[in-house]
Amino acid sequence: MPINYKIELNKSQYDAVTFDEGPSLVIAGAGSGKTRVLTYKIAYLLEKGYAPWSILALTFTNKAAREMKNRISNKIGPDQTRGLWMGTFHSIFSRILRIEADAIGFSPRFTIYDASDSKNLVKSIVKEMGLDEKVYKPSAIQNRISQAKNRLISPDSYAANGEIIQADLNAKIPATKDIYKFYWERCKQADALDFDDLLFYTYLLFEKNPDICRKYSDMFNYVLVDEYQDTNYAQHCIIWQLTKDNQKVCVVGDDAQSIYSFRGANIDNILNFTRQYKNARLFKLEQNYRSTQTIVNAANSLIDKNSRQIKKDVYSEKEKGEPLGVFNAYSDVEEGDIVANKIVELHREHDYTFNDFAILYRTNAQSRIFEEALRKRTLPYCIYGGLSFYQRKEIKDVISYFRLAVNPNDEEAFKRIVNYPARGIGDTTIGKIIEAATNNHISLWNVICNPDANGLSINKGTKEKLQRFHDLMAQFIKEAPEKDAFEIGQELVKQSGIMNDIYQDRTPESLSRQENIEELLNGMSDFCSSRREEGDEQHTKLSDYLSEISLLTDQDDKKNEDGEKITLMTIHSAKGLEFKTVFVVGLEENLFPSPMAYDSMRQLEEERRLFYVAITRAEEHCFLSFARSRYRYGKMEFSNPSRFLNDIDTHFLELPKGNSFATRQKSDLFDDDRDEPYTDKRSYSYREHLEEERPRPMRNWERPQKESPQQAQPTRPLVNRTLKRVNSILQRPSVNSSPEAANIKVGQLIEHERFGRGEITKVEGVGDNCKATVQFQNSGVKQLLLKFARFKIIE
DNA sequence: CCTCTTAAACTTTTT
DNA sequence: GTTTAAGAGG
Repeated sequence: MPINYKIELNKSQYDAVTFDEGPSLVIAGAGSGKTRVLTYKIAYLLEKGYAPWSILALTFTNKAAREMKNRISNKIGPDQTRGLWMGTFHSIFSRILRIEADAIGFSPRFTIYDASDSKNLVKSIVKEMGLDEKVYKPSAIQNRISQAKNRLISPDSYAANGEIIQADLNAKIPATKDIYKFYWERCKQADALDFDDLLFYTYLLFEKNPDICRKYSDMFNYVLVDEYQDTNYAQHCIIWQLTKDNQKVCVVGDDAQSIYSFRGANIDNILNFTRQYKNARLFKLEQNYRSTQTIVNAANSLIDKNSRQIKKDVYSEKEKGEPLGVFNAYSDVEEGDIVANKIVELHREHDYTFNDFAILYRTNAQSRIFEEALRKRTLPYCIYGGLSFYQRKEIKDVISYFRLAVNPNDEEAFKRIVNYPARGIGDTTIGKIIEAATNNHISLWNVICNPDANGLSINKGTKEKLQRFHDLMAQFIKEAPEKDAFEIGQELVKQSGIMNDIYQDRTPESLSRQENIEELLNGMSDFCSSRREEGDEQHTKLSDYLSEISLLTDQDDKKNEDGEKITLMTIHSAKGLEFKTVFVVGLEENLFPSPMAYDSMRQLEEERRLFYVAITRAEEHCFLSFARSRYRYGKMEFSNPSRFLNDIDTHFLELPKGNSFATRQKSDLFDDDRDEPYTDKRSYSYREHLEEERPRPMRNWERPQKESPQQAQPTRPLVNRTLKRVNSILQRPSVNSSPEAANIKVGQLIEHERFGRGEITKVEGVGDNCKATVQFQNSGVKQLLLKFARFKIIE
């Protein structure tokens, strides 16, 4: 069924979607259907005859890419979307870099260093150079390097840039340029790229190889960029490299939601887009379909206080709605209680599920208080952010083995596992290996391949231990390209001694580590069978697995764990999401805005935009809260309400009880608690509020669950948590096809092991190549190779 | 070279 | 309050 764009889109959305004459900039106000425009535009281009592989769509998160792909599949069928280049900048570019690895002097199996790998490398370089870690703080240095890379400044141009050198001199860190140079060389030696390199090297690849650049700019007939306000200079330049000739580019974003400058994002990219692309058409989406008028107006009145922005007039035609509630809490704990009680109240009075609630904060550290408040009331919740599955110690250890097996030159992986589990190879030995490696310009692995030739002076016992480690890894390095990822993974966990190490004791921590490792292996097994089902038998190797997971983040993990849960996350991670009711908490000076932003207007405006993003996540209710005191670093501190509260027009606020609207100026509404004992009044009325809750009969989700308090159990969205299939990692799950596969027919309902229920919409091919297209209830449309698919026919 | 105990540093936000 | 670094003792 063809899409009727005229009916399904409003006027400005329609114009933006159907314009494909040249470059275009879509300024999409909050909730104005930005994703909708992108989705329809891609569908439109496909229907118009663009080949899927000629469209490049860049998003900010993997999740956004996945969702968009699903939506397009659902609209025009999975055949049309197969081959679309859709993903994050980092994942798309790493794909290109692996293909073109030769041209940049890396192998196609290069490692991607995550933030902690980079930091560790900086740290060891600082140490080796004999610099003081207190002065050359690894995270600060890494940040400088990262900023340089985002601005396409190589180590040489860094050293040659007078301004930068002067700045480093003033900051008393003149050796930064040398650290950067060493860092660069060490990454190259290790066959590793960090996050910023994925962009920088892509730029260099295109810049130094016009033929390769041409290959891609010719292939991509249309480039679309989501969240353009959050792109940095490097990303901007790469887009330009790809589109300067054919000018087929559409960028979508909202300057009012630019919140990533700390990561190098440059708001000028979007502000100056029409200057860079001379004939760019500008489309503005101004109707907000998400929030009530009051919420939209409140947000507008706030963002109005910023000076640099593209003029736009966001409006809502939904109901007027209630004013934004403001809560003044005595302490951080009371803030938690107030929010939790309000959730109970709203949940009772409205037809809301717990999924309709979100608590948004500035820093991850604030989550704790709310966790406790919710747990006390046995309300179900889910915290996003913080440590992701792949960042856990035991998982990083196992993954380091995988990394070394795929890329033996990987320095960070090497250092991490050479002595884990303990093999008697200590810091002294590692230091010597690094020294030998640096002297000979080879990797750590190459040193231990041939210790004598590389002047490694160690005693016999240590040498033997190194040899044993070498032999163990050499075997896996050899097998990695041959066997599939799950097979190798299992073997590695066993033979490395990790399993012995972890399965020895029965402490709860060690038990949880066991579970995590089993989960990782389950995930690998899933990965392999899922690739097979999709008919991609070749790409089930360890290297494929690693490149798939190395760019996953917590945000991308399977979110829809069963059950309704209140969402707790930072405002940054809430970008792009929406909830019926939103609590923006911790609106205090020295917290939000962050004290780090105090020294410049620019940064304060970014904090204000962050607040804007928070408010505009709300559809029906929005509450703002602050606490008069809170614990920080274990010490109690007093705080004042955030200046941002004064930036919202009071018409749209419902101020805390005890304040008199008429007699007080807005500016001191939040700012005065000396002359009036109204804090007492407030805490009294709060107690009253609790009192009236008690006699009411409890609902089932409130009832204390003695035996299984699962409901209130903190759950983090873990990847691949779906399966209980493999109880022991020793047992390989069978990948046999279901016997029923032969009789499959269009219209049948099936239940798939991973994707759940779905209906067969198409069957094609014969025998081993027989493929079915299935419309799943929750997982979208998938094409499955019946030979491998695991499912049951229901009817 | 390993491990246990104690001290300090720490918090923005994340691909 | 939590996590990570450094130091002492085995």
